[in-house]
Amino acid sequence: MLDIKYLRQNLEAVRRKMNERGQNIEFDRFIGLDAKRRDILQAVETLRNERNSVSRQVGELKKKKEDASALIAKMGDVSAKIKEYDETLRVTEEELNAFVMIVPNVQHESVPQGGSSEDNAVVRTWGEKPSFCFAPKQHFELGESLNILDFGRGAKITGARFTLYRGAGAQLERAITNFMLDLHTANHGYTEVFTPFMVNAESMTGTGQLPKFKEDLFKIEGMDYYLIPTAEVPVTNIYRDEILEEDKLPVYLVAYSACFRAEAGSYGKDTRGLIRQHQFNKVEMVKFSKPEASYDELEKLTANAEEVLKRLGIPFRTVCLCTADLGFSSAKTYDVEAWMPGQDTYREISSCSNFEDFQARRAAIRFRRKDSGKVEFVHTLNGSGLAVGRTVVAVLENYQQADGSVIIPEALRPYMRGLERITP
RNA sequence: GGAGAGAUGGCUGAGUGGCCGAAAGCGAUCGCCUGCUAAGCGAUUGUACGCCCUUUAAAGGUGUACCGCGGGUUCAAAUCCCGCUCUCUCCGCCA
Repeated sequence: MLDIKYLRQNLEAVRRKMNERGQNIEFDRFIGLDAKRRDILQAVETLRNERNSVSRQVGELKKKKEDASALIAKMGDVSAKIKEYDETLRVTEEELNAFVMIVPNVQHESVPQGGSSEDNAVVRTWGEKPSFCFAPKQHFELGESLNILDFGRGAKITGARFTLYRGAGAQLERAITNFMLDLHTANHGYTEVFTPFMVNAESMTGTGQLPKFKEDLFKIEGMDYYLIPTAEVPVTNIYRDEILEEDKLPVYLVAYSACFRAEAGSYGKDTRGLIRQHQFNKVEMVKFSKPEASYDELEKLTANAEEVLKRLGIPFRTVCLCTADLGFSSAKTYDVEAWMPGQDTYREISSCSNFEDFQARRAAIRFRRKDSGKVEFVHTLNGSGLAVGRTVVAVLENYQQADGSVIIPEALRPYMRGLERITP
């Protein structure tokens, strides 16, 4: 959510930024609502002031046992008027709020302009793509022939986009999760947290999933609870409605969670395999930072995600998302894309974003400056570190052998009870 | 699921209709005092949204709202009434 005052005072600049993002926002409606709100607010506050002072007089008169009925009669009208204004104010604020809640964040000046993901800027590439003396297979072929991924039974148990892991496959998923959590906690300074996988509507609104992206979420029937699409939601909301002390910042948190996404509108995309599931596992890094440090923190966060792939020996490239590809809440995002030989392409495996104060304002996450005592919004950041299922895909495809077996990267072997190779 | 108790500022905790944005204590900040430490003395110490002033900043002035959340009664609600949420205790059930 953008600051209403900022929006009012920088309307033309924001309008330009939104045009760059391909967003057509009715700012004229905003101006009208904002002006209306302030008019009503002033009127109703004047009336309240009157009521407060007259009520005080009534109290004094009654204490002196004098007659106050004239004043009381007069205030009946005033109270009725206040009630009327209050209702108009409520409706106006609701509309205004609904408006600002669906305006995306303003992108950072370093974000490239573009019309599609084609215009994302590659900022670096790492690693050497493996060469094969045979045609490399896709992960779902490998997974099925190794009997470690069972898509048919996943579909039977639940439906499309759900997968059953088995044996070394299940173990690999767990190994990757633990490897990543250990790396971020032991070497990158994060504190591990474990959160609920269901959250309420306030939490979803705080991080920006609601109200605009309701159709992407699974909702629990008969309750105001939603399945989390990412641990970003519960972890960022840890400090919702709180004021942190400056010397606590930055806060680094990392969490494993299952993630649930309805994937509405992605019919026909990545229908085979683990790439796009309704349920998947992810290790998520979340940071709460002072505003002046947040872009340095974004670089470090992205490097933390890349480090996972370096240790696994999986080639990747990092791209800076262009205006067309940038998410609703983000001011700047780097995607880390792992090389997938079976698909002969790079696929997103981590997305690292700086939300600046966009989420913090929605969720009221603030901190107090030590020297001035002033309260400010923190900047929030998060990044996958990494998507576990897609890391399984990357391991299977990059480490596949001519005989159909898959070598386990050395970094994972301690987590696989020493297993060096998955064979049929 | 049943019965009961509770929710007040950074924390503890008082407050059953007007003098309450809220006592007292703790904590914190600033100042004074003390040879140092400790103690002592004094002052300050919530958030949000308007308006005025000002360079659309800061500071200042002023108003309004907020005592779990949402309604209601009343000239007036932290206080009375209704609904909800959460916490605690006991019983039942349960991994």
